[in-house]
Amino acid sequence: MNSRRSITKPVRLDRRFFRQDAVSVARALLGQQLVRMENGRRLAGLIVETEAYLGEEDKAAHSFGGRRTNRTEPMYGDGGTVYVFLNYGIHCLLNFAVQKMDQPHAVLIRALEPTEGIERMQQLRPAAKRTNDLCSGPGKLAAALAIDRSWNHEDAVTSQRLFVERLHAGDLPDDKIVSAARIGVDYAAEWAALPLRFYLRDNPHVSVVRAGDR
DNA sequence: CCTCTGATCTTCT
DNA sequence: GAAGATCAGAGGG
Repeated sequence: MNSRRSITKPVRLDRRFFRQDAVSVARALLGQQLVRMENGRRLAGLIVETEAYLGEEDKAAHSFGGRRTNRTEPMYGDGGTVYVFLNYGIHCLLNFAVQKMDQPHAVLIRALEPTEGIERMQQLRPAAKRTNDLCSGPGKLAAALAIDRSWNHEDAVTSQRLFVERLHAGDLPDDKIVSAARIGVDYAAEWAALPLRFYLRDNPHVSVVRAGDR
């Protein structure tokens, strides 16, 4: 009957995808489309920058040392669980828990290239003067998509309001992905230097590009 | 383009 | 009482 399902209706990323390790998910999310439904309208953007947070061992992760509190509980959810936290008392940051239940690994979404609902995003982010500034940072994209802490525990695998559409299978070619140190985690000593941040090379929506990034 | 700084509040010491 | 997975505006080059 409808043999063109993959064309008319993009496939969303499923449980199997989000149960992979954080580095695999962080890399494979690049170039996929994050969709937020707001009153029946699509707000969407291509994911162009991510960071991996590696569970209880990772000094830069909120779950470090097995800290399982009301705040970090969503990190312990099954792969695909949404984790939003308030940073610097001002900004909300969007993550997806990865791996299985009780394994608090996560991927932070750090930047989007806006694709749909751009006018509405500009309304939500009056400070952004150009489209390139709309979602070029984790706090910015959460504001542009109207995502706050009330989104905690949303399941991106089943949610009708927040999910990721698969625009391509597998990772993009290696030469299109830059691996770099994570941003703002210098306090975490040796973990700060590891290349756990990934972004699309030469994409103008990426939050920060530092000399030496490969 | 870059560097510096204030804002604002939850969490943990 | 301090620090933090950040942002925007001001000022200088």
